[in-house]
Amino acid sequence: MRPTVTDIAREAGVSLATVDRVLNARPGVREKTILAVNEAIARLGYVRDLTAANLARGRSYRVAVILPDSESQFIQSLADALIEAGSVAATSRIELRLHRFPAEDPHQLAALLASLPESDYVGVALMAQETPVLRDAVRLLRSKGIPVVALVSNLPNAACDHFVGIDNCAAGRTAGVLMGRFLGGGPGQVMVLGQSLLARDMVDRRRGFDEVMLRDFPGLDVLPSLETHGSGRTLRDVVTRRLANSPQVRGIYAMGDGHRALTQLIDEYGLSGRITVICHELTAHVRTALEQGTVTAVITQNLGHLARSTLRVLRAKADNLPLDEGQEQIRIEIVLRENLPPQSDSHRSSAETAA
Amino acid sequence: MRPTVTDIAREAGVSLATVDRVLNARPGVREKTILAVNEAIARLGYVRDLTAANLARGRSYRVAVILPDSESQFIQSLADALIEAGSVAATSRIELRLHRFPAEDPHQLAALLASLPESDYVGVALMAQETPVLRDAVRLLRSKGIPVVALVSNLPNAACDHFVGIDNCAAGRTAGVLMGRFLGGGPGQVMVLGQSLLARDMVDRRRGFDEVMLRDFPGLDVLPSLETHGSGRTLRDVVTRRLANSPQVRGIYAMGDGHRALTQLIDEYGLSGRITVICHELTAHVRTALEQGTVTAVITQNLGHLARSTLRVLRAKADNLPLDEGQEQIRIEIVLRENLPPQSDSHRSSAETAA
DNA sequence: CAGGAAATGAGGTACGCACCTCAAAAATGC
DNA sequence: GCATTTTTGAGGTGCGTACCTCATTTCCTG
Repeated sequence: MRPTVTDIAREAGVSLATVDRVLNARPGVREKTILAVNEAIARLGYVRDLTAANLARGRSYRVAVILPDSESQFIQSLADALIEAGSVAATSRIELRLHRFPAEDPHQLAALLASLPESDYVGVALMAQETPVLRDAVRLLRSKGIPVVALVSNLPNAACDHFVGIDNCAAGRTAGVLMGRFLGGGPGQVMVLGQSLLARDMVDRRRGFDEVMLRDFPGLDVLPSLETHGSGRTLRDVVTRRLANSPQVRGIYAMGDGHRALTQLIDEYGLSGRITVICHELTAHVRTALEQGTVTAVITQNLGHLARSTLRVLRAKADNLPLDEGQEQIRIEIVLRENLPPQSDSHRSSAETAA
Repeated sequence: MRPTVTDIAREAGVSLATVDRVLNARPGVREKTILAVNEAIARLGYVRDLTAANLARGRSYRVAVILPDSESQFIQSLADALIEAGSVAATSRIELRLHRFPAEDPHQLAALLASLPESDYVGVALMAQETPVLRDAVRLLRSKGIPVVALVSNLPNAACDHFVGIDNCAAGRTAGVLMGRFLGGGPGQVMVLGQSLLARDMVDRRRGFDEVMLRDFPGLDVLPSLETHGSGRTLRDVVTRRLANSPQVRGIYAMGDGHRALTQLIDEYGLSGRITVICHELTAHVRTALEQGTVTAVITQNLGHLARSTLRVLRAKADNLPLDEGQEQIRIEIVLRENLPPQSDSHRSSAETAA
């Protein structure tokens, strides 16, 4: 049997109330007594039963997670992962509320943030592009004492409490090494696609990609980024034109999502398997493309981890506890056809923290 | 506030005792009443507070994890991860006991298994080579109703309840694609190293590796496996000899651990960075080699996941609950210098306990 | 050594649930 | 309708901890 507070009291020769005072850092205990209790704790190897403690505390953590209102597979999967993580975390008194906002409307987002009843929430997680309006809204929230963490996309200037996501620069570098090595260092041209050259994530990925390409694979010619604006038709147009003009294209680095139009185009041109395609985020569609050989490699992040980390971080921030930075680091995963994880039929990628 | 059993009782118009009977599937409740209670549960969206339930039950899951008594970094890290996961899981009344056995003595292992007090343990996780003696010991344990899961190394013929680890064949295939693509498909020779050609893991990895190399990269000449028997000196000898005889070696696939001798040798020969080296398991030493460019890529598994999955699976088996197979799948991770996760200085088991 | 402050003890309640007992009510068989 | 069985209710106890109150003891200071 694990020792309990009662055992400590007996072992230390003090009363339960004193043990409680020491354990919960309540005032009114002599230094000497504190020491005696701590020694007893150490001797018995006592570890506080957190479940009982939280039960007694009756504390609950209501957390808001705010995602853009996009139908993209990535966002959907992320939402699923969050809901799943939330339902698991419910056993640890965490309650997750998912909100959406129109992807292109920073003002509505700001309004949403402002409308959150401050007393109800112990923290907010937010996936959004950084804008001045958003920065102010975040500042306001934080001034009310509500921690804010950035999700997937960092908000470097909004002074968030934490960023949950991958280092996009490193992700770009990873894509670069893979592209460079898969193409044997050259010669050839590499096409780069991104939704918008303004989005921070795209910029970071591009920077990382270029860094590696320039340094390690000078034989490869990396073409200027093409903007797709998240539209399949635009993508079609710009890629078709580029392919016509640049016959040496042997690799494509797709920095954003919206890969459906891309893979379709590649298939039409009969380039599947003959061109090295590296993209981000292992959505259902990308998974298929990977299996069929249209996509060569995917740089991705585990959405289950992302979701759980978000909740852990918010909880820690709410309790003003330190984070284990190492643990909260989201890994940059590389997925090839050969290490494709089996399809998890439920989107229940989570439940991991439950154990 | 989350609804409680009392709320259900009120909502369903029955007493607390009846709700309890329904919730815990105790007999003596009319079908009609059960339905009414379940409807109330659905209406209120009640979810059992598992922590309170477990607290009240006073149930605890004592689990034995048995590892070979090796000082290898991999085993050490695995042990650390298990201890860490165990300390976290302590909050869900899981108690982990770590045992070691002399790596080369299956009889001692069997004796250890036989000596486990059957009433104290709800499950056993085991990392070991499969031998007839072990098979019998496992059978005995399972006949006593104690679930046994294989850890890292599968025990296909011992009829375990589960295997926690990666598909080594797929891992070999992954190594194969990377090697093939990194070498541009040839020409050249590839050296393959393994501790022992008898070990099941090595066989599987080799099979997967060969499968891909033969199919996709016929231009590369994969040499017969060299056995190191886990000894640095043996490795040194065989690799030196092979390098002398095969000047075309452009890649090395190290299927097992014991990479210290290998990287040292590569450095001595001035081959660091000029030869593609792929190995398994991201230990501290491999991490350094990766950073320095001596090792090109590492196929690894996340030991944290492995450890948590082990506990989850054992717990589920003990309660006779179904597993979420998708979740318990351990991913085959690819690590390059560019996506090397930051060093987690966390052997600080306490950090996560709080989370 | 008195007086006040600080430290400690004893005891209670609550958290949400599991599990138990015994009596009362309802349904069932004849 | 009666006896019998089944179902239900009421109530209690305990899990390990938090947090509270109030009395009592110990300590320190002048």
